[in-house]
Amino acid sequence: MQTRGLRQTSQRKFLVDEIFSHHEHFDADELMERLPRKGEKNYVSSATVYRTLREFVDAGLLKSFQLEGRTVYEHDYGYPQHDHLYCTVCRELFEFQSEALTNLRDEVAAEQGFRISGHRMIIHGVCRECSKNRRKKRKQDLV
Amino acid sequence: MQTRGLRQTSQRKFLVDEIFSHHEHFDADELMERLPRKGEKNYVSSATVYRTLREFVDAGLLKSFQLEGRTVYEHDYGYPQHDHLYCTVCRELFEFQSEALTNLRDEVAAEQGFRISGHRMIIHGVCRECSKNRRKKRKQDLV
DNA sequence: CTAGGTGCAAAATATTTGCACTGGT
DNA sequence: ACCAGTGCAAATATTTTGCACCTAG
Repeated sequence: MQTRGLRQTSQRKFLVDEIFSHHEHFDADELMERLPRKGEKNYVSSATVYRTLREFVDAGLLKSFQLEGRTVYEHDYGYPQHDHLYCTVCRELFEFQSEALTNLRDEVAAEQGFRISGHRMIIHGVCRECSKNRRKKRKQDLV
Repeated sequence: MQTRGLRQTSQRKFLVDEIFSHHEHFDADELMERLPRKGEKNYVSSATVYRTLREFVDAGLLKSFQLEGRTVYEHDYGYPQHDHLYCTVCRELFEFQSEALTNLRDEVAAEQGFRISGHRMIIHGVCRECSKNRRKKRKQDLV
């Protein structure tokens, strides 16, 4: 898999396991909260977490994008192209697939003579649940 | 215009003039480079620049989004909805309009019961010019 | 007059980096 | 043994905030 010049260290093995045992979107901070603390077994420093996330993106295991200042990661390896709906109330990301969107993108790019490397589409709004229940708390505020 | 509870200070007048005399995308840093330095006439502190940009977004004069870590601003007031192509070589943003994209967005959102507040679509790639001329330098690198 | 606005400096956030040490191969 | 990888702490980069002073209305 990463016979790409990369060494198979215990930290990387642990991080791969941790990252691919869940399928949600996450940022560096959320990931580190799930990991062992300093002094505990399998502790990984934040520098290594950041370095590793970046490597995984380069290696095609993860994709990343910016959302409200943070860098958000999601699985990429063996996972189909998709885009996102972002609920500004519960701050959850929902996925959708649309071939029409990709076609439209290709058309636009062709018109402008653009050589596409990718795209990022995020629809902002309020999800069904949060529309129903205005009292629903934000993820963050629950903590 | 901003009889919205906001005071008409000299700083704000100056910033409005400066911001709306150009039509390019910009970030806080690029804007401040164009402004008078400390000690000069019309100097505006960076705290005020950040505060003002945020107000202008709230007031509907500007729109903002994240790109490569920075917050990028563009004119919004009286300017039509559009999306962007981003050239990863010269780092320039190009605009395009597509009603089809908006329709597609509305369909997707309707399916998922989403109440839309907006969207952001950015196509990444290499623009025509940069494809032609690989030696073309990045904006940044020229400085 | 007085609440909102500004400048300054310090703080907060998120991420990167230099460096000495460690561990994979 | 050698060099990539790691932890630590310090550095960066960007944006926000506390506070004393200023000023538009």
